Amino acid sequence: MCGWEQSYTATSHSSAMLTSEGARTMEQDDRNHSTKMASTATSSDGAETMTDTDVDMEMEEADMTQWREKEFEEKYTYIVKDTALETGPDSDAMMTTTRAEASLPRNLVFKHLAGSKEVVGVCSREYIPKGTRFGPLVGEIYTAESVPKDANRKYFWRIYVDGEFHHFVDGLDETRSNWMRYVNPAHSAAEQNLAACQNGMEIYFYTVKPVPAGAELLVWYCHDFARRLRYTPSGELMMQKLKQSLLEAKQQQVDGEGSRTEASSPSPIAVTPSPPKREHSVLSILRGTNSTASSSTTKREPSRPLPTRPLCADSPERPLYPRAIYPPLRRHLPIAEDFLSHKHGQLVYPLTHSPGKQSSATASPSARSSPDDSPHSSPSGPAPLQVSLYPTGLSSYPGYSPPSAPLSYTPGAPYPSYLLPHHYPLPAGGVPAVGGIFPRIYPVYSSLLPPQVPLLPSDPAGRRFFMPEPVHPTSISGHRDFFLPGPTSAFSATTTLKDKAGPYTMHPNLHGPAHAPSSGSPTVGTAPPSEQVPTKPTSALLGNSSEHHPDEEAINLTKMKRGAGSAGYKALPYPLKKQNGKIKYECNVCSKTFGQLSNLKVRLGLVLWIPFIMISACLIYYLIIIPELCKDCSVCHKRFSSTSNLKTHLRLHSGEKPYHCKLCPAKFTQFVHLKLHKRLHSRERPHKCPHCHHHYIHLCSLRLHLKGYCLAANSGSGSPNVSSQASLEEIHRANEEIERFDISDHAERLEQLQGGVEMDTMLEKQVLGMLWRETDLKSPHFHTYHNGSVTELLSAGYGAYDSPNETSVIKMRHSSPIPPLSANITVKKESEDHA
DNA sequence: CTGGGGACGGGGCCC
DNA sequence: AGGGCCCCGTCCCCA
Repeated sequence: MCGWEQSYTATSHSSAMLTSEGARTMEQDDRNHSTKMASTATSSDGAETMTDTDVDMEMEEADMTQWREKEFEEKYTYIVKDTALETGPDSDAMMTTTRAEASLPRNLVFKHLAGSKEVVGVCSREYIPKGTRFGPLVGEIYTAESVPKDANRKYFWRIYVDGEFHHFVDGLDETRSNWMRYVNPAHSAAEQNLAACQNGMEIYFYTVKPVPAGAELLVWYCHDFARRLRYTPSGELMMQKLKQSLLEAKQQQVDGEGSRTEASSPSPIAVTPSPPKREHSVLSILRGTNSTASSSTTKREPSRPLPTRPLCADSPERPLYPRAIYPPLRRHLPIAEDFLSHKHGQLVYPLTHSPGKQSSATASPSARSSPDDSPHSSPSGPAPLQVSLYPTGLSSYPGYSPPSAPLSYTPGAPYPSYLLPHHYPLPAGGVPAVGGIFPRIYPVYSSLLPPQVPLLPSDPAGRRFFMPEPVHPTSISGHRDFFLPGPTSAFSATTTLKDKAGPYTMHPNLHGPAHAPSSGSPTVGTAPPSEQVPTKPTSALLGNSSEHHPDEEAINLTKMKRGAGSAGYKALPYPLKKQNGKIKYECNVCSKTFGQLSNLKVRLGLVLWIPFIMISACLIYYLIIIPELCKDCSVCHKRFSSTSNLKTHLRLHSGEKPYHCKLCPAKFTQFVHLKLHKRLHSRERPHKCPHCHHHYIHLCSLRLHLKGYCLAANSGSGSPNVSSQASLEEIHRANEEIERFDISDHAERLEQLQGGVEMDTMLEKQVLGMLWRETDLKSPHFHTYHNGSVTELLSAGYGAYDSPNETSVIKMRHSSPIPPLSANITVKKESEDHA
C-alpha cells in the first residue's frame, strides 16, 4: 500500500505522465495546477495547509456528483490533455486518422467495432484517478444564427453565458473535433464516471470516480449542466422516464393504431400523452438513432439527454428531454421491455448490452445501441442521446476512428505507476489477484491457477492477463477491440481458443455499454446518417428497423459485428442442426436446447469456459510450474523436487560418501544415514569422563582418555603432556581412536582380563600406536617420532612408554589377546608386514 | 528384525 | 522477497 501510495502521490501531479506527447506543456500545466491547488488549499482554510496527499484523500472521499461546475474547476486534481496533433500535412498520422482520433490522450483507447475502424467508445488504458480533467471539448462553433439548417445536432454541445444560450460546439466533424466526441453517455449514475462541465466557455469532462483500466468512459452532465439543459441529473432518471414512455407507447399501440408507422419506418409516434411528436424521441436517442433534424422521422427520443443536447434540434434553447416519444415498433417492444425490465439480463442482446448493464433500466444500452439512422452505428453511446434533439450531447464525443495516436503508442510503455491509486492495490504488473466470480463458481479450477492469474477474461484483469495491456487494437488482425470474452460468451470462448483475433473482439453480451457501440450506439453518429450503415444493435432491442424475430435479430446483429463469415450461430464452434426448418439451438455438450441463440451462447460460454480454464491450468502446471520445480539428474534423468535432493542423488553416481563415521570406517552419502549409523555406536556408556563429555563403555577406555587426552582435565592441571605438545587435532584423533577401541569387541575382551597398570599401559600403547600409524604419514611430528626418536608426544603422554614404536605395538598386539581393531587396516597391514 | 540405502519434504540460513 | 543450499526427519525398499 505504502509503495503505491508513495509512487502515486509522487507523480500524481504529473499529468504529463498521462499523455506522452506534449509532455512539456502538460508538465507545465501540472505545475501550474499544483500551484493552484496548493494555494487554494491553503487559502481555503487559513492556517491549515494541505499536502498533496491530503488533497488526494479529500478527492477520494468527495462526492463529486453534487459538485457545482465551479467546484470541478477549482478542485480537480489531474489534467489530461489531448495528444498533440501532428500538424504537418504530410504526417502519416494525419493521413490515416482524423483529428478527433489523433487527439486521444494516451491513457485512453478507442473502442472499435469488431472488424472495423469505427470508433464506438472510449476506454481507459490505465487506472485514472478521480478528479482528472479531460478537455476541453473541441468542435465547430455555431451561434444560434449560424447553425446550418440541416445540421446534424447529434454532437452539439451548448455553451451558456450567464444562463443564456451562447453558442454550440459541434463535434460532428471528426476533422475539427477531438476525441471527446466519442465518449458515450452514461445511462445511470452507477456507470457514470465522467461529468461534463462548462468551465468558462469550454466543456470539460471530469472523472467523478476512479476509472479502472479497461473501463469505458461514460459521461453525463454535471449537476449544473444538467439543470441548465433541464435534464435529469443522471442517466438513470432519464431511463426511467424513457421506460415510462415506452410503456405508455406500448399501451397506445395496443389500444389503437393510426399513428404508428411501419415497423421499418421509424416515424415517431408520440408516446406520451402530452408530448407533441418530435422528430426525435427519447427512444430513438437511446437507441442511438442519430436522428438529425431531417432524419427525425425514424428516431425516437434521445435516450439520454446528452449534455449538449438538451434542446430540440430546432431550438437549441429548448430543453429537449422528454419532449416527444416515438414508441418503438410493436414487434420490437418485447425486446425493449425485456431490456428495460431485466436487471440481470440473461438476455443476450449481442451487440449492445452486457447483462449487467441491461439490468439497469437505464437507457444506456439503448442509448449506445445504434441509432437506426446512424446504422453505421457509431457505437459511442452518448452520441445517440445527442441526436438532433440534443444539440450538444455527451455521446457524440467518444467517437473517433483510426487511431493515429494509438498506433504510435507503445504497449507497455511508460505507463505511470502513479496511475495506481492507493486504494486500488493492484499487484505489480497491474493484474489483480485471483478473485471475482470465477473462483467462487469453479473453485477447483481456479485453485489450479497461479494466484495472480485472473480467471475471468471478462473482467479487466482477466483481459489483461490474456491480452496484456496495451495491445493495440490494430495489431490484432484488423480487430480493434481487445476484450476477452467472459464465461458467458460462448463465441468468445470459442474464438479465443482457435483464433487469436477472436478472443479480443468485443462481445456485446459481455461488455455492456462499452461494447455496445458496435451495434451502433446512440452516439454513434460519427458518420452522417446517409453514410451510416444500419447496424442495429440497439435496434434489435428496440425493434426499430428489423422485422426479424428477436433471435434472428441477435444473429443479424452478430453478423454485423463479425462480418458475414462469422456471424451469429455460424460463429459457434459446431454446426447447429435444423428442426422443422428452424435452427435448433442445442448445446453440443449437454444436448440441452434453447429457444434463443443468445441463451445457447450463455450456456456455451459456461461450458466452454470450464475446459478452457482446465486446459489453461494444466498447461501452466505442466509447462511452467513442473519444469520450474523439477531438476533432473544428468546421468539417469531422474527428476527431483529440489536441487538439494538432486545433489544427494548425484552422490550415488559419483560414489562420493562425504559422511564418515568417526568410530568406524563406514561412510554414507547422506548425513541422516550416518546419524542412524551412529546409533550403533551409542550404546550405554557408563564410564563418563568427569571433565568432559566423553563417555565410554569400558573403564579402560576412560582411563586411557584421562591419561592425557582429556583437554578439560589437562587444561586445569596444566600437566598434560599431550595437550601441551600435540595439536588439538591430534588429541581429537587420539580420542577418536580411544572411542573406536571402546566400542570394539577388543575393548570388551581386554576388560575381561585382569586389568591393572600393565594392561592399561599396553592398551595405551596399542591405541596410540594405531593413532600414530594413521597419522604418521601426514604429520611431520609423528613422522619424526616414528623414526625412532623419542617424541615429545610420547614422553609427555605416555610416560613410561618412551619408545612406542611399531615394534612395541606389534609386540603388544601379538602378545595380547586383542586382535587388531577392525577399523585399523593400517595396523593390520603393519602386523602383516612385520609378520 | 536390523541396517543400509534412496528419496522426499520441511525448516532454517545465507546471499 | 526469493532462490539456493544444507540439515534434518521420515518413509520406503531391499538384503
